[in-house]
Amino acid sequence: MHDVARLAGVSQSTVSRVLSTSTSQVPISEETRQKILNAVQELGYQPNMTARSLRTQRSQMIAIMIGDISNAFYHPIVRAIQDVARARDYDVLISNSDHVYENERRFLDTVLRRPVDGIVMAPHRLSTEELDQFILRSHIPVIALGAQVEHTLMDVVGGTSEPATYEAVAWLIQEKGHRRIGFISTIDDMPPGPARCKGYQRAMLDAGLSIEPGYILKHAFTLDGGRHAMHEYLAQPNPPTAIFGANALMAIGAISEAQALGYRVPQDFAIMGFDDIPEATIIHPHLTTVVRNLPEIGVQLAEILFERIDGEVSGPGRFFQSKWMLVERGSV
Amino acid sequence: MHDVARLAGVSQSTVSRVLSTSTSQVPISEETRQKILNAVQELGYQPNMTARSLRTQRSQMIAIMIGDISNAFYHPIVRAIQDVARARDYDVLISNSDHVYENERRFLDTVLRRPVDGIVMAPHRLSTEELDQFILRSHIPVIALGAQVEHTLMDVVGGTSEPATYEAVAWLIQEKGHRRIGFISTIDDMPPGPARCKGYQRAMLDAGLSIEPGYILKHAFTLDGGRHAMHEYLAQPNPPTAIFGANALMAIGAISEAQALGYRVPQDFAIMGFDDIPEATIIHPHLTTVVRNLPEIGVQLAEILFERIDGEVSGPGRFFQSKWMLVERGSV
DNA sequence: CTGAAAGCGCTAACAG
DNA sequence: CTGTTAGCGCTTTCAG
Repeated sequence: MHDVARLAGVSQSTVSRVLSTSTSQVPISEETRQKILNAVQELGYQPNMTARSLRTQRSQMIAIMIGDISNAFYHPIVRAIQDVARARDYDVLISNSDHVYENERRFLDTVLRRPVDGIVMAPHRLSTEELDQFILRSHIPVIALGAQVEHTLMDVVGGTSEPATYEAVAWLIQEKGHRRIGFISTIDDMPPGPARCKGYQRAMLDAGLSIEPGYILKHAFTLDGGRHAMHEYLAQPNPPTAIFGANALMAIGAISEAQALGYRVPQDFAIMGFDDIPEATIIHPHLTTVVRNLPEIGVQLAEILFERIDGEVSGPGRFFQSKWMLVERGSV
Repeated sequence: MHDVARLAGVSQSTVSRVLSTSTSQVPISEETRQKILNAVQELGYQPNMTARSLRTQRSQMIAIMIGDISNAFYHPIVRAIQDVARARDYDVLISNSDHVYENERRFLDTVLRRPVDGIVMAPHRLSTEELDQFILRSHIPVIALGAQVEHTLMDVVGGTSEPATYEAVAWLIQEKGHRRIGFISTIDDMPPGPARCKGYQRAMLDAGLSIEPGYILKHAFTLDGGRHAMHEYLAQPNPPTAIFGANALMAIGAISEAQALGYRVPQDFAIMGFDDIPEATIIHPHLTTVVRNLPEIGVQLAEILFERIDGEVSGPGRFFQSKWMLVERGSV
């Protein structure tokens, strides 16, 4: 910056004024501005964000913590957030928790040491208390994806799990005539398993159907989790005729496993999932599933976060209910 | 840090000595060290990485630029890099180029402004000159994935495209008896399309087979790219009997489209791809493909990068040839 | 073994 | 409208 100043024949602080976006309150003569811009051009100068961050206490960086980079559910969301961030000259730090507690905690420590201006996260293992304590301490705006989080201090986008699963299972019962319905949930009662399971249970209860032992299985939130679950159902003497997987990956894994063992979907097993990912329309039959507009959710997350980053909004956490719809394809 | 110093009854610089990992040359009394560690614990102090970076000119951060977050090819690689980085207390900045030139250039600008200690990238649009110029200017170690890059100043891991495609196409000819073979390449001659296409052409030439007009199609590196390509083949009066997709996503898209239009794979069309992703074993028939050990490649990329970051290696770029194997599944 | 002090590259008062 | 100056929170000489 000194070099630029020397070349332009001005002081270093004048260069800073021209280059730092914020300070538009101080007027600069058009001539000086041009001299400086030319010097910047000639030297190919790029401001040092580290120094700028230290001084301004803002990093021009947001952090995203997702549960599983292999889960295509996150991709449109991450992409949308990146796009919004990019348009505002923000960089994005991405972290992958793999649904492991230590990784989630570590993420919090990381953003405490390397202050970011805002955080989007899909917490699975962290408790509401831990999250609240973090926010109290760091004062970094946080927005969470998923109704699993109580919204005391952070904004939340979600709330589809219980009602959408209820609607889906009720549809399986009323429109498709199923009475023996299984539900593949998550290990360790990790979100969003329990919320979706509640929707399933309520739908079964409202229809007067019993949930037999072995109907609810708990597995990893992955393709293989779904495969293992299907394997377990097939070992049962009287397995369900329909299965709802708490996410799309598990549902697809279940279809894949059923077919590998010679069963037909949907004739032998009707299988339904939650969320729409590319794999849902790669497998045959295509997956009947709960569809949310994922890119839209991503944009929403980013924009709500930036409201707080920009100081337009403060105060207690807000809740944003996402929309959904049931899309019938071949798997039911 | 001042607060910690006050609580421990020492000077701020002593606290720094205890906390900063590097300075082990200066001895500290065990008593003082304990006092400081206790104070850190009590206050829950976390060092400010921004300030540390400004002072040390190191960021404890590496950046990754991938071509497409939706392409599962990158997931095991990114995950492996993150794991290696995490083990060394490095954070990871991820950027998604979507194979767009502006995004790749912008990535370079970003890491120039926010100096990272090292870069892993899968360049598609940047020229060797641009990359070299960047390295000359920034002195940041860069490692690239893919043989598409001439390795003058940066390390490269790759080199499978031409030989692996040659082997695959030769196998299609000799073992599977195909004579009319199509190749789906990338738009704008974007890597790794051309390198793989060369392997295809060489195999056809060596077998004395002619490449008819319309055999080589150019499409986006995505599922939809593959679908469109298949659509085009089907409009031809005399389409190929076997098709090699330059990546797995395109090959799977081609299978999906063929089936949607009532054709059978592999009876009507034998389809083969490059790289193994989860979707390859979701679709029926499963994709016959060139398999590389992706997590291993990720670890390799990270470790080679850290060799330079740690100063163990310097000098001209090195080249690391990856291994591969052909895995026959149902699609051929 | 520990403290004082300089300075990383920038921004933002404060003067003029 | 522009220059001078004081830090942001650390690390690292230089003294002692």
